[in-house]
Amino acid sequence: MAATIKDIARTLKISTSTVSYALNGGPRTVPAEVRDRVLETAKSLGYRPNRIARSMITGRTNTYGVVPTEVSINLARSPYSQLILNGILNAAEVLRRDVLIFTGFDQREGDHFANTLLDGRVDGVIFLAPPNENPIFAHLEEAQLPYVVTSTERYPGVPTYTCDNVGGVRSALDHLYQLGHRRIATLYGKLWLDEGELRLQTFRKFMQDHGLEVPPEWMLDGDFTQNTGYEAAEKLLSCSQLPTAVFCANDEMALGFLRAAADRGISIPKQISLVGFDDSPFSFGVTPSLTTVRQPLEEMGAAAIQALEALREGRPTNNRTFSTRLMVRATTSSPSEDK
Amino acid sequence: MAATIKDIARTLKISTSTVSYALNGGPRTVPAEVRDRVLETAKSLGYRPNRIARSMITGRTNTYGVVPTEVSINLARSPYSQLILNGILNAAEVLRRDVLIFTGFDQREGDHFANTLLDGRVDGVIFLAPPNENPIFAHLEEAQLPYVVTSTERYPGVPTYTCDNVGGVRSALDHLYQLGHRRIATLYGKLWLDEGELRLQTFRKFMQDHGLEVPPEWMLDGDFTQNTGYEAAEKLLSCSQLPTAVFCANDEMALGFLRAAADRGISIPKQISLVGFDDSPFSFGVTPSLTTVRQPLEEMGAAAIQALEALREGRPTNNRTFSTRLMVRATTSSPSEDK
DNA sequence: CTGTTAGCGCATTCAT
DNA sequence: ATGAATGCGCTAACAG
Repeated sequence: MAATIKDIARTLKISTSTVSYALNGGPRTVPAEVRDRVLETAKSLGYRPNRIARSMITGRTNTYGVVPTEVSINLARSPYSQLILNGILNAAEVLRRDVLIFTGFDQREGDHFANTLLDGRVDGVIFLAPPNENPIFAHLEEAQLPYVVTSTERYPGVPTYTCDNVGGVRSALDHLYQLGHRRIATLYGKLWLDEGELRLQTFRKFMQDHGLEVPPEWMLDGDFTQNTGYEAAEKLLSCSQLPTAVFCANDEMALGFLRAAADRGISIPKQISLVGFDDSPFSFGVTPSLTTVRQPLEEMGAAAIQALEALREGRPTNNRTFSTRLMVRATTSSPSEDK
Repeated sequence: MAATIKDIARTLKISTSTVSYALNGGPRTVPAEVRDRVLETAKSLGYRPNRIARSMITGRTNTYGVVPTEVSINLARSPYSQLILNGILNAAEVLRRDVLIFTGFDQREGDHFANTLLDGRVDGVIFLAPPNENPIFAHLEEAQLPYVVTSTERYPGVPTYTCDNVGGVRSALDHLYQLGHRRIATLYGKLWLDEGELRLQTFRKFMQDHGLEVPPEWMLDGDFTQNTGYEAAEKLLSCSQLPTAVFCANDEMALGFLRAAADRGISIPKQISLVGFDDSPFSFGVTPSLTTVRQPLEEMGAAAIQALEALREGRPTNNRTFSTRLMVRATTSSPSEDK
């Protein structure tokens, strides 16, 4: 049997409230002498505070929830979620909060999942790249549980932490354009993922604005994994007319592309220039080193936690769109002369 | 104000116990007609069960804790933790459990951290690669909270889920040996991490058993990051006498090594063969594709969760040491002829 | 300054 | 078959 404050109170023949105040250092003040004796017997009795019981009263758990909606079953596999989660954890650590990862978003029906989020275990929720339509939000709204998203800014009123996708894609394409590329293909991401859609739109817009034609077989769909990058590359590389550059909506797909190119003896960047997105940890180490659009994922995760903390304390929050930065490395160069 | 079972009871003018039984479908049986009315008003009142309150009584939370002890602040950055966490999440999802990640293991003093683990929020704890001496365990033992570790089998009596590190390292070195390599260097990991130590020991043993000398400057210390891999490679590559092969204790360091080699114009595997450990997702995509020792990290994570579930139900558990598999890819070949 | 007491929301025992 | 009552461990309002 674990010791409770009642046990301490009984052994010391004082009241539980005094014990509670002594243990918590307030709000009521307790004489040092009494406090010491409380702490002492707490120790000797092996007392451990029960946060569940405390939560019942305070309504606080000091825990924030994370819902990995993107590829829910593969939260920790994608560098995106990985880095953002890392930022979340680091920021939580500073605030002395813990992080509860909710599973089963895909499996459980909306209403049911809302119940899980609202069952009292967390003080706020971060949705990682939620899908386009998200009925859960209404429930959280109604229950007044703070929540934020890392996504594009499509939910008015919901604090959003995202990167400047439009600027990021443009910087990549500008870079290619200035190198002289005119025949540019793209490997975009799932359309139902906001960020993927936005990147694709921006690509389209850029090409249009610059009067560049993109044959349909140069627009390849993927799901943000190495595998689809590889497959898309194979498809693309068997086209009669090859592009001189390819923009990938993330680094994983770019990595798959690199592998496929190597397997086919296509030289990167000599024959085809390649740009990724994210600046995943491996993108520097890869050979040739990957040119990519860096988004500050760890900062974004940290900002999300800090926003929840602010909401909890009634402070205002603002959406933030983090700047991206083009990391020019070795997979891009001017197109070779042969037409 | 969120609705409670009391509210439902009051509206229906029945008792809270009936409501509770109706909502939970037992153990007491409730007439279908009553049950339907309860469910109906529950819905219309927007009732949501409070798991915190339930936990107070049942002592169960349906949540398992994870303590990322290895590089606590970088849980999600290392492919090791990343994949194992992914396995944990997937298995938890199947069991309809959620996962609480505890932060601050490094910061909080042992006793304090034990309190965090034992504050009632989790039904069991997984320690990821805990450091050599871990006083926390005694606390959990005393409080009878189930826990398991992913590490080497150094804690007698603690269910352990690890890979066959010895066999894995041997398979890598055997491979190199059979290719004809005799001058082999190693980039090992932090000595205070069990698995790193074990891999280093195995390397030493292997070299000794085969009568191979390893100059001290061929034994390089790293911390499992790309960076130290890069640095170690630079150090190694400026030695007067170069090895013909290098065994890295993980893929991250091997990736750093690859980058450094490329920067110095050292050809892999022509001049130096390279083997990693883990079979991280990027190791296939990298060029040249990395030869590495695969450990089934996702399975290991899943096994850890399943063990907790077993302990919770009083079923017995066993340690498991998962087999590794050498993934021979493109960074290894016979040493070139020039001596 | 300190003790007594009332809940938090729920599952469960006891009583009817 | 169901209602009333108890208590999980704790905080905080209330009362001296």
